[in-house]
Parts: sequence; structure tokens; C-alpha cells
Amino acid sequence: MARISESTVRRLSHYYRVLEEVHAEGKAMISSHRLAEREGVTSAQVRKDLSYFGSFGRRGLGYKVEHLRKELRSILGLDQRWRVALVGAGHIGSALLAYRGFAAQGFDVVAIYDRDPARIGQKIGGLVVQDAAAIPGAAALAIDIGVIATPLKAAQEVADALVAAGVRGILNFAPRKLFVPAGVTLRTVDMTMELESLSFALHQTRARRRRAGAAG
Amino acid sequence: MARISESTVRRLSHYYRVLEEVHAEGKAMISSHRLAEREGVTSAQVRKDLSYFGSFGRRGLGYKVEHLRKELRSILGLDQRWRVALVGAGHIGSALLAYRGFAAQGFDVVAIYDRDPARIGQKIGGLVVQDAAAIPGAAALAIDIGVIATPLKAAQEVADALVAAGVRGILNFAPRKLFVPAGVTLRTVDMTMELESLSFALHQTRARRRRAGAAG
DNA sequence: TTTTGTGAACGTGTTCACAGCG
DNA sequence: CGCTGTGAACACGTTCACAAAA
Repeated sequence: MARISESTVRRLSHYYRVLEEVHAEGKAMISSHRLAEREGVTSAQVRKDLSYFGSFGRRGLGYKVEHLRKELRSILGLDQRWRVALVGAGHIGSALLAYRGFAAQGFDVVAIYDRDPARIGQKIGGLVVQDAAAIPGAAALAIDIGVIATPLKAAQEVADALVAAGVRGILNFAPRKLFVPAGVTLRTVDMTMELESLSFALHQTRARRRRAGAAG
Repeated sequence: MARISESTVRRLSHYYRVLEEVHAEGKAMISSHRLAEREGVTSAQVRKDLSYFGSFGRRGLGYKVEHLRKELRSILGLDQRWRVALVGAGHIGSALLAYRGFAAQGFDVVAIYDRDPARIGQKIGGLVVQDAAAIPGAAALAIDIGVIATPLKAAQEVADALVAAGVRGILNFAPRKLFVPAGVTLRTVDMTMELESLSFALHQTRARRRRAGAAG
């Protein structure tokens, strides 16, 4: 199969969610136009995205909601369960654990690690927090995905340990792109960057407004 | 000035962080190559990104760390403070409040809103949680940025209220792209999507491996 | 007539490659 | 000689536009 762009995958995620809503509303068919409108995407984009994986629609009619939903579910790998290890039981880690959608979408947290002695041994969400030094032992747990919610300084080290323990995907909340070997997928959620990007945009428009005011 | 792409701004954020580190290490000059290597970006990309804003380097020598750091600080709008209102004092909201980098980068949370009566009136990080119904009153607080950390259902409504109260930027943690009028900047951090994107990637490589195994 | 699926056209961001300056 | 700054070439993602099918 041709390489699928990151943006296409993100949109599939959106389509999937729209389909769940529309399904709940009891609709049987949906057009690419209707699928598009909720996300500020064009209908051509929707059709192109879906066409990478097959021809799911019927000309003149649209897509069968239930069928397309199942297809996307399978394409996104959501019809299986993923074993997740969380490293870092601080604020972000705890927030993630409390997030119900996590388990609902097929992600099972099966181990929690932290380096802080005050946290090790505590029970969170039914799991006992392990010493981060024990991450190599995660190899026996067949972990698919590691979530890094540690301070920046520890992040790369933790990533290395997770990779050594056999994880194939890492979701990183530390504000730095980590180095992972080929074959391991990395996604980074960087809140600092989002804030700075907002700051940039606001600074720009404010400066522009000032100039316009001075000129007028 | 020409329109700056989202990806360029994100990279500026990275460069800025690298410069802070290099500055702390006491280095005076840095080349585009060195700036690039930590982020898996090419040196040409670094030079191109910076060139949109001016000529900060010296041919044959590179960039003065301290000078470039200050320039980026100004470009990103980090040499001023931004007034932030947080809506939703649940797990994610609390995690954000506890995040020290928030204030350090110039973002001051000056109001917290929630709809849950159990939370209203409680004190978090020195601020009393207000009833979300009072968001219109935020107009008097001159809020720049609204952070939405509410359940999905309330998110659009909250966004509308924030916009009406005069915010010019929104950082949204609800898993849906919200509708905001032109002139208001929206950034969405969607953890569900990141997880599903990981799931997709892992599912792909697993399937590919199976096929290769069957063929071999 | 409606709506899909898709090659072709287009636009935008990245990389190349080298002139220009220190 | 080293490294920046930048047009030109390239790659890639999006949009267009229309043939094909229901």
C-alpha cells in the first residue's frame, strides 16, 4: 500500500468519530459532503482519504454509515486492544489514567512506572506504581505502547528503556522530539509548543493591528 | 510579512529551546547545522525558517546564541505576558495549572471556571474556581487566551462564550475541532487522535510483518 | 440527477545547490 | 575555507473537475 500521510490518518480519526455520532443518531447513509462539513475539510478530501484504502461508497448514494465505521475501525487498528505502559505518575500521567476514553478505544494500561520513592508502591487505577528501574522487566508484559509523562531530563533515557523492553510505539508528553530507532513510532504532544504557537499568532495580529492603526 | 507556515512556527519553538540550552552551556555561537541536529531537521530548513524574519547569522561564523535567542523570544511573543482563563478544573485542567513551565513562559492563569457545583468555590493554585456561567464577566479581565479542558459536549459552547468575552486565542483539549470566527486563533490538542494515529502505525507495521512472514 | 472515485492541475513546504560574504 | 541566505528544483498534499455508476 502507498504511504499514508500523517494528515490523512488524523482525518480518518475524525471521520471515525463523526461516524460514531451519526451511527448513534440512527442514520444509515452519509455523503462525503456531510462527513466533511463538521471538520472544515472538503468533500474531495474525504473521498481521496478513503480512496487510499478502498472504494467504500456507492455513487449517487454515499457511504453506509455502519460499514464505513467498521472499515475505519479496522484501518485504524481499533478493533484490537493495545497494551500500554505509563511512565511518570505525576499530574499528566494521572490525568491520562483518569481519562475514560483511553480504555474505551482499546488502550489498556497494564503497568505504571515512576522514579519518585513517594509514588512507588502507591496504587493508581488498580495498578501499583513500579520503580522506573524495573522498566526492562516490561519485556515480559508484551507492551505495545509506552507513554512518557516524565520530566524532560528523564525522557530520552525512559524512551531507550522502553524500546529495549520491546515497545513499538511511544506517546511522548515531554517537550522534546526523542530519538527512537526505525520501526518504533513516536508521537509527541508538546503543550509548550502549542502555547508558543498561540503566542506567535496573537503577537502577529496585535502587531499588525498596531501598524494598521498608525497608518490609518 | 509573508504568511508563516504552522510548521515553521513549531520549529522556531524548538530552536528557541535549543538556544536556551546552548546558552546555559555558555556557548556564544551556533551553526545552523548544530541547531538542526537536535530536532531531526536539515540545516537548510533552519536557515530558511530564520530567513523569513531577517538575517540573523554571519556567513562563515554562524549565529550569536544570545542574539538569536532574544530575536526568537520577540518573534514568538514570549517577551510579553499573556492573560489566560482556564475552563474546566478536572484532571487535565489541574495538570495544566500544576505545570510550572506555563507561568515561566509568560502565561498567567488569571481565572478558572467550571460548571460542577462541587468544584465552584474551591481554591486551586491561588485562584477560586468560578461558575462557568460567569465567563461573560471575563471581558473585564482582558483575557488573551482561553484554555478549554471541559468534556466534549460543553466545548463549543464554552468557546463561543470565551470569544464573546474577547479572547483572541483558544487552546482546546476537547477531541473536536471547534468553530471560531476569523481573527481568533485555535489550537487543538487531541490525545485521542494521537493514540489512534499510533494505533494505525502499529497496526500497519504488524500487518506488513505478517505478510512478509507469510511470503518468506 | 446525485454522488463517488480519481487523474490532472495546483499550491505549499522542503531540499538542493551555490553565490556571497566573513 | 566555512557558513549563511536564497532562488530554483523538487516532493507532497490538496483541490479541481469530470467520467462512471447508481
